[in-house]
Amino acid sequence: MDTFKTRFLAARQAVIDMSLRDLNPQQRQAAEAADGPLLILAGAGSGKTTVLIRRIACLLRFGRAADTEEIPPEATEEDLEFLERYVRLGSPEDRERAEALCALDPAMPWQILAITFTNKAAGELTSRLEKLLGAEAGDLWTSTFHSACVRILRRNRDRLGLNGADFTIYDTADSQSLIKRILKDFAMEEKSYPPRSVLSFISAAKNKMQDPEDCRKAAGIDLRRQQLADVYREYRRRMLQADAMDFDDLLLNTVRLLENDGEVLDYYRRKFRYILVDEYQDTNMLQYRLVSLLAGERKNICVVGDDDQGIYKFRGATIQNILEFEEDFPGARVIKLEQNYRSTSTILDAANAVIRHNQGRKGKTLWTSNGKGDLITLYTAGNENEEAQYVAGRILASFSAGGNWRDHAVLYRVNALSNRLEYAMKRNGIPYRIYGGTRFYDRAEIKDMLAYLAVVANPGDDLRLRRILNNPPRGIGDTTVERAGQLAAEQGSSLYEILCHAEEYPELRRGLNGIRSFTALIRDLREKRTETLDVLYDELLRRSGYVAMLEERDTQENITRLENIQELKTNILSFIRERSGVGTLEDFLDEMALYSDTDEMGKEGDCVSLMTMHSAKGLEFPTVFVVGAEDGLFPGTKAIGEDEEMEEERRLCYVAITRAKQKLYITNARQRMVFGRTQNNMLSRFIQDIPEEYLQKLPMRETAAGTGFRAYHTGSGSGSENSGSYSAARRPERSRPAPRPLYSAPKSAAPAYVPKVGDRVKHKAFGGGTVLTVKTVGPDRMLEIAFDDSGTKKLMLSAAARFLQKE
DNA sequence: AATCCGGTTCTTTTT
DNA sequence: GAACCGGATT
Repeated sequence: MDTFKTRFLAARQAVIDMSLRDLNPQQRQAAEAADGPLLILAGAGSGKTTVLIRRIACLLRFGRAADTEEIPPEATEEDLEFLERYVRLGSPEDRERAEALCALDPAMPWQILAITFTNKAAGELTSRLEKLLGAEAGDLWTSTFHSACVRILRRNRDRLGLNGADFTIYDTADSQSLIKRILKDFAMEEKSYPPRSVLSFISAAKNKMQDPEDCRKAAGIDLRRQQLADVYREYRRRMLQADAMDFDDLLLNTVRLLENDGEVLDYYRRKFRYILVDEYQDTNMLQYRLVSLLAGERKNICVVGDDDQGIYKFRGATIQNILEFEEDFPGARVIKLEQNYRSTSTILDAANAVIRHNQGRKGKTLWTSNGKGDLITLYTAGNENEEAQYVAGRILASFSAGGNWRDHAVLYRVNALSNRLEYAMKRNGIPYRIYGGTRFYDRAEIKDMLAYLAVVANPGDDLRLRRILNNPPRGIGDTTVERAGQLAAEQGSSLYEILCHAEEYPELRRGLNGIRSFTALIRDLREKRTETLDVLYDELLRRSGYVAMLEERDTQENITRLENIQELKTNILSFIRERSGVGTLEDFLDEMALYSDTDEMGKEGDCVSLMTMHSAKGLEFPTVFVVGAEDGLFPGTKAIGEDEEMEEERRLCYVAITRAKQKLYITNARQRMVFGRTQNNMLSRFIQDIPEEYLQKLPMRETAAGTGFRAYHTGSGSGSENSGSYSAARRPERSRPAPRPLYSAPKSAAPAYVPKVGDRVKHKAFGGGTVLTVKTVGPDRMLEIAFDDSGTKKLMLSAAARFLQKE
């Protein structure tokens, strides 16, 4: 081989290595691989996002260079010398030119499509890419599946056969109310056809790319399935009529568009030279089809995922996609990232021990060079109150030892468990935030405002129009609306069109005045579409009479509603700012439909996080509490006995455990009230799979029988468990626990000396110091003390009292 | 049109 | 145990 080439290859490899030197060998391999299908099996905490980012950077900087023996044909001796000098000296100012000399077919930013599942993940990817690449990052397509589809569909809206100019997105609540309408019109009982399950039937059908007709055929003589197919057909008919798409339609219609329109397919295949998909284990069939369509013959598709973390089967995700990737894309390279940078080895070993029992998995074993760390604490409480109080106590203790609130997360299987925990947090003055409650735009008044805006954008949207037609009341009664609905159905036109010609129909006479003022309102607002969005919104608030209606009575409820409406204005303003004034009404509505405010996670200051295990995916915390670890709850009753369900639950357990960086607590309760019934559950079988050597079980021994309450004093020996002062007071007066949920700090623990701000104090361990702040936290006080020699520390008074005296 | 009552339901939910 | 929905009642 000619020496020039050999030298060039060596120098180039060295340059690339220099740019990736902070990655481990597997990560580096994944970042360097360029063309062809690539599966990255990334265990929890293995630096998956980092790899994605570095891979993109690598494609942009080096193109195929890291992955081939080819050298750029135009390379000269002079270039080579430059490279070799750079390798020798590593002068940072030469870096850019050196990297450019190495590049072979570098990708352009707009040729890269990176798909994530959540807006949060997409946002994180974008911001980290911006940091690394600067302005170049702006031309990358980093988006969720759904927003990528919206983008494709909008660009090709004239090929979709719409009635109007554009389409509207229905969220799940919209879809559900449409289903309810249809059930009503079909005189079907909601009891025998729960809207939710009808919807998931339709969703499943779409996932298999089945038409209503296909479903009808597949139903055979099954009457129920025939009926479901009929509802599906009507659902689709009304969606088409209103130019509306639900979340599944966004994917489905994009797939259809690409399949049926060679020109469009060709365009995107050419455009996206490289495709990256994150969280591939959570993709469904439609998403798989979409991705393979786009990948085309080139098959430059890189998917990242962890088969052990697939927890969304119930929404149509199939881990088959990741398990069968190598068959779907023959010749695929597979790289496993098994080094974990997040957790202690104890936590990882426990997680491995749990997930090992699953059959359908690729098989990975996480390891770490982090130390063993603390044992996992398994605390068995008598009941759910005790459990919650234990968690609160541990959080207080950790906080007083200098931790932040935000370093703690409490994870549960079902939202129903959050109540007790919330009370415990409140009682102890712990700042907390519960994720996954009602979303901002799920509130009625927000939905109303958005419905107005949606109708302004698209008057053919019957569903939204019905929502606002008589809201605020305009004297348009149900019967009038029903009659108008019938007329619309007969004439195959939209409700709005009927209303616009209401005077032609005698049966609408009763509501004529109201209808006129409504259609006039919409007409006027539609004229304002050319103004900026905030002007339109102000006009809406003024003209609709909605605000006036709320201002009539200033109840607390109305006041919050007005605030929320104002808050939406803030959203609009920041939307306009983001889009530098060019955001359209349609864009805004898209964003509202596609963005949930769980995307705001973690932006809320210093708080303990309470959330379901599902929402915790992708997050990490120094200290994690997994509560309710009981058979019947986790795994839930419905899953026990079902193999596939059990595997999914076990994956969920794996996800939960691997959220913890340093300290993991697992709790269960011997007795627990669930849905108004008292249950006696056994410790979760998943937890029983964790070898004893990793666990510290509390309480270590039973306290005197018959007191009803047990404190979790651990006595001597385990110095880290000194939270007794937060535990339930021992009350010997009754032999049975009476209904008394409240815990109070034992009186005997009330310290004689309560420091005040500015006091000089002396601490046995930390020496002299000055009290900076004193804050009441539940039954206790949190002190912040600036020690003369040991820095500023936060201490809980009850814990510190015996070491502390006034100087 | 508003309010009350009573029966029902209760995994998980990135979009 | 609580929240939510639909129907009935005024």
